[in-house]
Parts: sequence; structure tokens; C-alpha cells
Amino acid sequence: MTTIRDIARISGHSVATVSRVLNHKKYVSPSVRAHIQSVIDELDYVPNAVARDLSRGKTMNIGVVLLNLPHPYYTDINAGIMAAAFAAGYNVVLLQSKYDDDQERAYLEQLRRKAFDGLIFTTHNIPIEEMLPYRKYGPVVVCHDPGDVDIDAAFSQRGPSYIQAFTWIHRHNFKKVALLLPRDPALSATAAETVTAYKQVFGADPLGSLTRLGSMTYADGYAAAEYYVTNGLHPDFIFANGDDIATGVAQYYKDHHLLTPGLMGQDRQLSGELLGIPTIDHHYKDVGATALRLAIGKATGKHGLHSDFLTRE
Amino acid sequence: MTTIRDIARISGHSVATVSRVLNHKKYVSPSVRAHIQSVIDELDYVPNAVARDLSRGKTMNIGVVLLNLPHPYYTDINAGIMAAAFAAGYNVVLLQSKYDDDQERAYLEQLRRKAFDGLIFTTHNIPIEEMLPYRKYGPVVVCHDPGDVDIDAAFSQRGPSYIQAFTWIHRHNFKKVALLLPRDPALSATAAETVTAYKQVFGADPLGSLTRLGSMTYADGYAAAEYYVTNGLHPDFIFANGDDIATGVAQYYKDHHLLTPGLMGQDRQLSGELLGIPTIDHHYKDVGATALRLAIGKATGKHGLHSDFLTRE
DNA sequence: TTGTACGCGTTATCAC
DNA sequence: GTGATAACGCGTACAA
Repeated sequence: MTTIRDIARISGHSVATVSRVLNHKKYVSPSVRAHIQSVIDELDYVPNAVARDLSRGKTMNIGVVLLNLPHPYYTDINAGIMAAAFAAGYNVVLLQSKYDDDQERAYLEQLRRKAFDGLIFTTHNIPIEEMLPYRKYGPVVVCHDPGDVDIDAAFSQRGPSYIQAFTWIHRHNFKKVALLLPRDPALSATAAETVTAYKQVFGADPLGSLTRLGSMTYADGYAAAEYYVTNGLHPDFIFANGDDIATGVAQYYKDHHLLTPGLMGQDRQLSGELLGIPTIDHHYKDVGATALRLAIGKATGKHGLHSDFLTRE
Repeated sequence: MTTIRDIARISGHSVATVSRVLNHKKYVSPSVRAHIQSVIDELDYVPNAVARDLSRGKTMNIGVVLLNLPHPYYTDINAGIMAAAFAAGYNVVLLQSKYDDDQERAYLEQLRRKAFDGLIFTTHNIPIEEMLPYRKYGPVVVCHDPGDVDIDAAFSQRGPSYIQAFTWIHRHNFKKVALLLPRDPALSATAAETVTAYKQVFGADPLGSLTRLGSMTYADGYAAAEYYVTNGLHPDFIFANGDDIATGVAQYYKDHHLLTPGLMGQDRQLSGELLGIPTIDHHYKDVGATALRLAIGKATGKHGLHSDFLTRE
């Protein structure tokens, strides 16, 4: 393996001058630059990326913690992160999480060990408070509204579009509205915002018997519909946390030749487009792009991004 | 920033001994180990990951070149890579490509600069021959059948299931079979395999007027159907390169109250499940997992993985 | 404009 | 068991 020292020795110059040539810096005479470059070319030399990172104290890597799920939240947010990282000359290191606290802590430790320059949690299980001490090692970004906690954040401002969505439902005179939520509102900010918006519009808590947690996939939607039907519950509207999930709901009713209740999805997926149901576009790609800017220190603070309620009428 | 030398100095031992403690190596007396550990804990010291990588000459990073598209090929293959990398203790660095030759060459250069230990091309534009010289810097893996070229590869063995698929179409007495292909068969191995299988089963070239290139999305499927109808072409079967694409086809016919021709998709997506059309499961997740094993040197050679034709009847 | 010398933080080799 | 020291390969004050 040839090193910068080899180039220096063979070209008859110092490593400092070779380094200047490598990094296209000034204060090298054209003739010396040309000669050193010729040696570099001849020996087919390239600098070692790790040594450079060590010397510079930067890796140009951003760690991204995500669940390995084919869900639009992750695919879109990741697409936004990737595009922004690419544009800024950063690399993205994918860090898998599975709601595993210790694993998430390990990623924070990697930040502390300078394995990356910044860390984005697209999802997390550990309390945000555990992240705060790590900010001194580099930007730590979360992708939901952190409330009063002082941490960089990029997230979809769901509240307003949820209000719009429930207002639409309310105006259409639906009374027995079922909610399909990803997780317990006590744990999931998304679920909590859904419930809050519901209360604000309907002036009452959502019906407990019609609220289902753990809804993530098409199959979950199908199962939820089955649950409602077999238990004699008859919601006149089902608010699903995803177009695919809503599609599962619709499929159950269709399979059993039952009248499908009113239906709404989220995430503007192909499946919802085909059903022609209303949806909410959370613009996760923009969330990802913003998160990356925070992670590389190009921005700071909390960024609530606009989301769109779409009737698809 | 506290370093291993600080720990050595304060504990009154050598950096070598501290290093042994850090890496849980033998030949350290329990008492010394305990004392050094106490100093480590007290100073809240952690080793620097980059320095460790430099010293070891390994990064435990695998570069993965992919298109930033929400297509099951990429999401599934990536999921497989991620899962396998996680299990093996490797990190995945996502490298964006956009059919840009120079960009792909830059990634090969990064491998040469030791930025990662191995490189996986889930897609590539440059000829494989350009990759060969880089194998001396670490494993270079492609995700399609490389033919006679000597390079590590993991890919879906499409041929047999394509034969099955076309045989199924043939048996059902369809005559005017349209093909929706991702790219020109001269450029895309997938497209070429499709054509080859067609020929083998039908004993003739696919109908040129019914073959469409550049088919990638739902919208492309919709546009293809529109093309057929408005040009008075009337395929009795359409073989699409994706369930979503087939769904676009079906939607056009439905929107225009026309009888939908026979239809088949690929990639076992939700949309195709709903349509109830046959599909081919290419098991991209397995492809990804195998590619990673190649990239970390746990395996070598060419691995053609089995794919499944599913009638969904 | 160029070169010297040291720092970056760790691991590995060898002598003791 | 333990320690001194040489890699690892590059960047950069500082001196010249």
C-alpha cells in the first residue's frame, strides 16, 4: 500500500506539500504541483479515507436510526434524508432499531465515539431525555414534535390536517367514528395527536370500543374490520393510520359482501388512490431533508412541517 | 477529550494495558483491570471509533449503491442487506446512484480509499468490467447474473419462474401477449430474461408493437394501457413488471369501462394481491442477505436464488 | 513557497 | 502480566 510518505519520498518533497497538492490548496508552485501529481498518478495513489477522517476529526457520516419496515413513513423520510445528504456531500449510515432501548443507546454511544458526525432518530423508544447528554458529541435529531424538550427536531405538523380531516368527517355527519392507531396514545405522539384532534372537533373522547391499537399493515386493517363486524360494533366511519391499512378494512367488507363504512387513510399511497378515499399527505420526504440539515449543523431548532389533507374527490 | 493515553497516565499503567482492558483481552491481572476500569468509568472515557478503524485497517462498513426509489426491488433487497449486516455487526452506508457513471466510479474509489470494507451494487450503469480492478481493495458484489464475468453476485434466478409464468399464459390460450419491461433488453438483464423466456415458451419473438419499455410505476402501467387502447392494439394478455404497474393497467381499463385483458404482475405486492392476479415473488430480501454475506467475505461466487411463480388462484 | 515535526487515538509487536 | 514503542496514514501549526 502506498502512502503519502511514499509520494513525498519519491517526489523528493515533503508530505506537507504532497498534502497540499492532494487537497488542491494554494502555496504550491505549478512545477512542483505537476511533478508531485505525476508521481501520484504513476503510483496510482489515493489517500486513505479513515486516516483523513481521524486527522480531521470528522467523518462526513450521519447515522439514521429507523425500523426496517416497508412503510411510507420510513421509505419517504429516508428518501428525503438521502437526497439532502447526497447534496451536502454526506454519507448516510443506516442503523436498525427494533424498539430496542439498548440498541438505541448503543447508537448514541457510537456518536460519542465519533463514528458519525450527527444522529437522526426517525423513531425511538428511549425517552428523549436520554439523548440530551449526547448533544455535546454532535447534533441529535428526532422526527416528531419534542414538545418542551430542547432538542433539534423535524416533523410533520399533524395537528392542523387532523383537525381538517375530522372536521370533514364531522361535516359529513358521521357519528360512530372508529380510530385505527399505530400504538397507545400514551406512547405514540402520532396517536396522541389523533385523539386530541378528535376531541377538539367532536367535543368528546373517541369511543373506546371502536379504537384499535397496533395498526400498522394491510392485515391489521383487515383484522380490525373483522373485529368490528364479528363483535356487532358498527362504526359508520373508520379513520385508519394509512391508506394500505384502510384498504385492508375495505377488503374485509368487500369479501363479506357488507356495506363499507366511510373510510379515510393517511400517507397518500397508491392503494388509497385506487379506493378514492381521503388521505393526509404528511410530506415525510421534506421531514427527512430537514432532519438531515439539522444533523449536519446547517440548521437548528424545531421544525414543524406542513401536512395536507386531501379529499381525493 | 480524554484519550487512552489519559487513562494510562492517570491509572499509572501503559496504554497497552489499558487497550487490553478496553478490548477484554487476556493477560491483565484482575486487580489492575479493576483499577483501570475504575479510571475509565470515572473519566467517562470511550475509545474513538475512527482511530480504531484506522489502526485495525477495517471499518465494518459496507457500501450499498441503490436508486432512491420506493420500488420493492430496492426496499426488499435493502431490508435483506440491513438485517444480515446487523446480525454480522456491520454498518450499512447507503450510496445513492442515479444511473450516473461517474458517481458509481466515485463509490468504487471510496472502496479503494478504505471508506468501507465491501461494496454492493444493487444496480449499476457502468460495465462490470470496470469493477473488476477494484476487487483487490475489497469484495465487490452485484445483484444480477453476471454471466461469465468473474465477480461475486447474488441475484434472483428469474428464468425458471418466467418460464412457468409464460407457460401458464400459454396454457390459458392467450395469443396476443404484451410485455411491459423496465428498460431495453439490450441494457437490462431482467428485460432480456423476460424476452428469452417468452421466446422459449411461445417459439417466437414478442410482438414488437405490444412491447413497452421504461415501465416502472403505476402511472406507466396506466399510460401503457392507454397507448394500447388509443392505438387500436388489443392485447389479450399483459405481462407487467410489477403488481403496481399491472394495477395501473387495470385501472385504465376500469376507468374507461373496457374489458380488462388477462394480467400478470411481479414482486408480490399488496396491489396485486387485491387484484388477484398471478405474480412472481423474486425473494429480493434473500438476495440482499446473500449479497451482504458476499460483501463481508463470508461467502464467494455467484448465487442465483430461487423465485416463485404464484397464480394467486 | 516549502519543509519539519507533531498531533489525531488506537492497536499490535516485542522485550522484559 | 506489563510496558515501551512502533505502526496506522493524514493534516497542519510553525519555522524557514
